[in-house]
Amino acid sequence: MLSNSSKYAIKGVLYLALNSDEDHKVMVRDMHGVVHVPEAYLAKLLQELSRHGVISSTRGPRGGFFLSKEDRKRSLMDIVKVIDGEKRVKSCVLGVKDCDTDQPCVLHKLVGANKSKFIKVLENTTILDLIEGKRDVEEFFPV
Amino acid sequence: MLSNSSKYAIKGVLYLALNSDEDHKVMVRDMHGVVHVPEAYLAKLLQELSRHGVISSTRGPRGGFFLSKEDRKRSLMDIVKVIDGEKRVKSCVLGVKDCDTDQPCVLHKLVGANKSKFIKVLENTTILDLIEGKRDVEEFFPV
DNA sequence: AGATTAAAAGACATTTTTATCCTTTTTATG
DNA sequence: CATAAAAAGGATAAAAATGTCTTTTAATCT
Repeated sequence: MLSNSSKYAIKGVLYLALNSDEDHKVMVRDMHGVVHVPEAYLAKLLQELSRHGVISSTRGPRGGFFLSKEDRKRSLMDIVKVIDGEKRVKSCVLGVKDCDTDQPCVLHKLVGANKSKFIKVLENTTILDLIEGKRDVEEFFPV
Repeated sequence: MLSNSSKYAIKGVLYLALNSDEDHKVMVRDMHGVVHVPEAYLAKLLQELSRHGVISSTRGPRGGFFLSKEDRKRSLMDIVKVIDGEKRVKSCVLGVKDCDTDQPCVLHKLVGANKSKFIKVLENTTILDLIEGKRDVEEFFPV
């Protein structure tokens, strides 16, 4: 659903949101400890975000990463899109391939469509619940 | 959130739910095409599930995998537990480490607690929304 | 201008996940 | 009892994700 890289990136941006602006840039060296992400790896992720215009940065002395006013209007999805790609996040919880919100598989209705009561569904739905009233294999495996 | 392996396993079990019982066992050879999982890999996963008593199997001629009446009462979580381990599934969407349902981080309230309106939250929540009213870094990074 | 600082970029290493192959064990059946 | 069918198990391979290191480029300060 979300790669660690995306989680790292979100944490990083969150840190920047709290600790930076145009006049107070932040070096990776100073933030990686707080967000618990390996320094070089965090640097890479932030560079990628910067390259895609999701966050801002300048090089050289007094340089670093920061969020502009505009940057702060970005959604978390904007971050995730850059790191994981949209497809990965939106993909069906079960569909390894072509199932998504537009073309949902049968399980989608249960766990996918509202991809978020997911844990509860996993715990409370038995195999029996799943298949009741259904005998057609094709219904479950559209792809 | 869910590994492909778990998705594969769920699909496999689903297939068994639809196509097997004590008297009609199913060989991996006959099911892997339908569920779109590599034969040898699916075999491994089903073996693992069988070893943990989540599904049933017998060897030899006319053998194969199947679901007993009891097996059908299992939850999807039972499957996922075996393949991914409980920790992985329950882990916080953002917490790479110790954040979970019991000790939620701040983002948890937003995306984690109801880990399922997640996509919508991602799309609709801006950085600004996230930090409004908060200036304390520690609040965001408990671990 | 020159030295220094910090991100950008890209090559390389490690680990985890996914996938395959091959041998062994079990078991039904003729 | 021999044979063949099928899962079980182990070793290995490939791919993807994660992580590190080194060099290059740009900004700043003296």
